[in-house]
Amino acid sequence: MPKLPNDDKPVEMPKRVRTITDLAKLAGVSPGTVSRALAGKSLVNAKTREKIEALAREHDFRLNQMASRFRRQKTGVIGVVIPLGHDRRQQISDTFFMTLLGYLADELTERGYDLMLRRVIPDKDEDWLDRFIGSGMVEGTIVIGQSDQFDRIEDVADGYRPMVVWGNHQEGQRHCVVGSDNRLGGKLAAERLIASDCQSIAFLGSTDPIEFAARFAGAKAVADKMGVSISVLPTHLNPDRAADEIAEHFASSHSDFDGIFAATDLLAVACLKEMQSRKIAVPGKVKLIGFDDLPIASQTQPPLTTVRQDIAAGARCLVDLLLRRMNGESTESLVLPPKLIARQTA
Amino acid sequence: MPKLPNDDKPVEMPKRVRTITDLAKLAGVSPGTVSRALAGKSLVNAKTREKIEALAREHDFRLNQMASRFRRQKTGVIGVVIPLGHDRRQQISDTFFMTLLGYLADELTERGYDLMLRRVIPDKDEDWLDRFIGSGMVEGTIVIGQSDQFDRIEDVADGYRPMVVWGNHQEGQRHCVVGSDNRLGGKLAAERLIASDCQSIAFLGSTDPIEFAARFAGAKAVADKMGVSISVLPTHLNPDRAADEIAEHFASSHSDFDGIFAATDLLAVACLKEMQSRKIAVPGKVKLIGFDDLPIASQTQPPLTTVRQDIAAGARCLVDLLLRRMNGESTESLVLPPKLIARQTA
DNA sequence: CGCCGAATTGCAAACGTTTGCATTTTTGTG
DNA sequence: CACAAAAATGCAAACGTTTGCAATTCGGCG
Repeated sequence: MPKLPNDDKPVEMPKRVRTITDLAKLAGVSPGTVSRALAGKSLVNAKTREKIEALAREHDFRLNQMASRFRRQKTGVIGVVIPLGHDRRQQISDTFFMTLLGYLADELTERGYDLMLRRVIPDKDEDWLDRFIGSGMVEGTIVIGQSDQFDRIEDVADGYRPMVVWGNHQEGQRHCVVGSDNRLGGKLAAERLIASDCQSIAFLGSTDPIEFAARFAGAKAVADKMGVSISVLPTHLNPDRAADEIAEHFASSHSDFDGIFAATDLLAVACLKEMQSRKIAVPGKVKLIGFDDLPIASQTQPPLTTVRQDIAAGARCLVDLLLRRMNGESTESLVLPPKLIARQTA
Repeated sequence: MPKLPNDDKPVEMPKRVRTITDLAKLAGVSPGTVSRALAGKSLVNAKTREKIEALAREHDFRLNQMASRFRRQKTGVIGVVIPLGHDRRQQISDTFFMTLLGYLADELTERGYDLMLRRVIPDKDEDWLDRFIGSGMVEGTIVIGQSDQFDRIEDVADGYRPMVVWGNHQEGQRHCVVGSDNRLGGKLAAERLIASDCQSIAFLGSTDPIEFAARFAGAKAVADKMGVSISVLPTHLNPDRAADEIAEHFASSHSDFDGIFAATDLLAVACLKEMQSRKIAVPGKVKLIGFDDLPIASQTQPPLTTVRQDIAAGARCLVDLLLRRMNGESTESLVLPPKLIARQTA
């Protein structure tokens, strides 16, 4: 009977059950027991558990996660940082990163982690990575894209294990990275162009970002070996600027290439458009290959031949490796093989 | 002198200064003072503060955010949820949502909040919204897209103030929403098509999602008034499936329209492609208008006429309203006017 | 020199949960 | 029925920070 509310009080004023202690009083047990019951530990009597769970449902009680996480010293949060270097500020490759982010969200949710997202502008904030890591809010960190921060990341990697980076793999680097084999991707593209009888290849895009540099290097290696000339048509990464720059490249006289390897699909699409408006037949006169295999790639006319990165697989690997590192394992970097998707532009 | 380390210990073993108390010992003050100094409160002596700050830097000490947030009962985290209903599972409109997400991240970071992202599949988890809100981890919640969860959101809205939703505004709804005036967008599109002499309009896409229904309704209102016929060409939202369905629509005999209003740019692009491969002149024979003004829209050939949603502005409004609600204000929903971007397909 | 107010600092109690250990209850067995 | 082992529960100490209040120090002024 002590379970009944005081009858001498005129109205029973339920007082939202907020803490585990409130609930414990209702159930007539100790807070510890409630905690154990709710956590699904085995050492609590089945009946007690049911009673507690029922009460919890009834008053829709919810654990104070902050208290819980604080006490257990586990946040259950994985941080995802996107550094915005270069002129990636208004980013062409965002589509790719954002898609990756989506998959990461799914993958992490699946495993019971929350995802904390932060975009940072490194040159405005030297300390971006340490600050994020040291915030004490995340148990592990995924960095999407090395941007121009390779060294910064290397610095941190020694002292901070639970971090995995999406990006390019460098011989002998110290941070754990997963990414496509950009060099191989470049190779595939060049081989395809050459197999389609191209004699002179142009690489379209910046070679500043490390991934793109690798794509170019891969293509160049093949071209050199096969005695095919290769040049760079530099552009910015911002799609609008790039469109103008592409137009300029075509306007200038040296347009003596018959094959184009674009650093990303977005550049390829812009390039395709320019060529079409100049009545340059694709693939008749000039062949074109992109990179990424974004959804748009299959939607151009003619559909774009491109080098596919398997984004979903990438996300899965990132999370896998990160969780293993969080368990103290030390892991090797992982480079995923890209794949040529032959459509109609090359 | 008690500040010096014990000299009788053979080597001084620095013992990473982890807590505010460690730091307090070093500085020879109490933990409370350190806390105040680091928090930048005015009531601590300038010299003391400097000393503490110097020590903090030296040992690169960082506040345990979890403890801090727990104690202050403030997480500093805004939750962003993306419900994945319908066949939005492998999402066509993701590009739009993800872009919005990017801007949200910027906007929130700017104001000192972190962003916690979660994608949920409502039919697998009835309780998704309550669970997220009740987790005690977020101070406010932004829902991106109502999906088919309008009612669920309404239910929650009464009891939970700090929530803002991106989506469509319904007469008399109870949750605070910001979104484009989809009806107006549809109106603009239809007006444009009719001004271009279209006699028969087709709406391409599903009318299930509430936003799309509004787009259609807006278009239909104009069409009806002007005595122009309008029909629906239903498709799924998954781009690959949609492509096939579009092809089927064209293959079937009833292709008697001369203007198409696509529910999203992505559908428009797929449609454009189909028409081109069927040698249907755009805009010569059929006019085409999209919705969103994603970057691709300007990159098609011919470039796509479309209805622009100002995503950056949307993000800013979402955050603004949310912060005001978190301060106890009650706010009206906000509908933003979309804008017709006239390019070459209509 | 003493006293008052302002400026600093210290003290200790929270915040709500988890968990090792001790204690109680239950169960099983001889 | 007694007793030991196992199961279930209670107790209380953490986790690291913030903050109201009290105590101390410091200047300034009469």
